[in-house]
Amino acid sequence: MMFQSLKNCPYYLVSRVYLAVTSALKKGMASSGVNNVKPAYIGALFTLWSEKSLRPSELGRKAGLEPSSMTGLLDRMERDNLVKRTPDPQDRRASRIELTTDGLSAKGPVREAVTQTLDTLFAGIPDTDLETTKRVLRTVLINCSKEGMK
Amino acid sequence: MMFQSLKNCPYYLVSRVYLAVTSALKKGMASSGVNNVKPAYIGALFTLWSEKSLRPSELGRKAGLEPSSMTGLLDRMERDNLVKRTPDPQDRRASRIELTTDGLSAKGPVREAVTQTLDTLFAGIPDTDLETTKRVLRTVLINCSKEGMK
DNA sequence: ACAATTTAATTCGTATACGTAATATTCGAA
DNA sequence: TTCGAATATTACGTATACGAATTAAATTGT
Repeated sequence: MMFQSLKNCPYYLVSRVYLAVTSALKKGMASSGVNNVKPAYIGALFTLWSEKSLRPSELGRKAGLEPSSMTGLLDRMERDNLVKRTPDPQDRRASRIELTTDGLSAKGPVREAVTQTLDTLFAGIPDTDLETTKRVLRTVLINCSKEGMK
Repeated sequence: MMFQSLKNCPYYLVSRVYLAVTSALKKGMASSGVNNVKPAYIGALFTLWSEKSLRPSELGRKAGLEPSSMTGLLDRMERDNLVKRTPDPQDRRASRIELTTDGLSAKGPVREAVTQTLDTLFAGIPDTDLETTKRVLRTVLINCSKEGMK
């Protein structure tokens, strides 16, 4: 893979898009009055809105984070009154993550703010191009998870 | 923008790809014997290999980082013997960033390792799809930089 | 039953990036 | 020329994520 300028390097582009979209989501949430949800919570929240009561490691697997990353994330989400840890009665090593009332009621506003922000940022991009992009990114993820790359 | 699963959310995909490729680059460099270059240095190094002696803020603009992010990055790159800060004789507020001997000689091995890693991770993706993806990502960056989004 | 292994979660140290505020210097207008 | 605005960089606090090591509990092989 050859590229002359950084703007032509897919890694550079992905990095910048990640940071820029994260920043836009933060502002989008704030201007929708959602003040206790940070961009990093989105994956965990979306997962918990469809599946109640997961373990930290399961939640991490679904949201794409390592177990050791979940500890701090869940600490912050608990501090922000979105989830609570409950001891798992079946397994005293484990805990269950459950939405609080605030975490549940955030569903509407957060989906709204995320949808609106992404609609704005992806405006003017043909559907087929967006589908191609998502397919490419999924392929890269699969390649990353192959032996020797993990 | 609607999506049922996280795997269909472009922000989720971009986040995961960024983290997974970063991790792969770290390993790719290590296995090429490049031990003092971290993935976050790549943008700055590529820039300095084509333009000598930039100010921290200029380097940040070209590499896509805020000035306040440059301080720590340059601290680490100096610690790792890749660059050095020189006081700017024209402006005592400013400094010039220059490659060290190590920073210069890293060019070959780093370009090699990055190229090889990205080739592996983007294997099997048609050129036209990759071009579409890069175009989409550039469009998103432009949308992010518009008024109200910054 | 129980020692060895595996598993769940956390702790710790580090890297990465940002925004806001502080500091130092330069520049421009009066 | 001197004072106030603009600029370059850094300092500081916070968020985010990882890997390696640790702790505690469950599981497995014998």
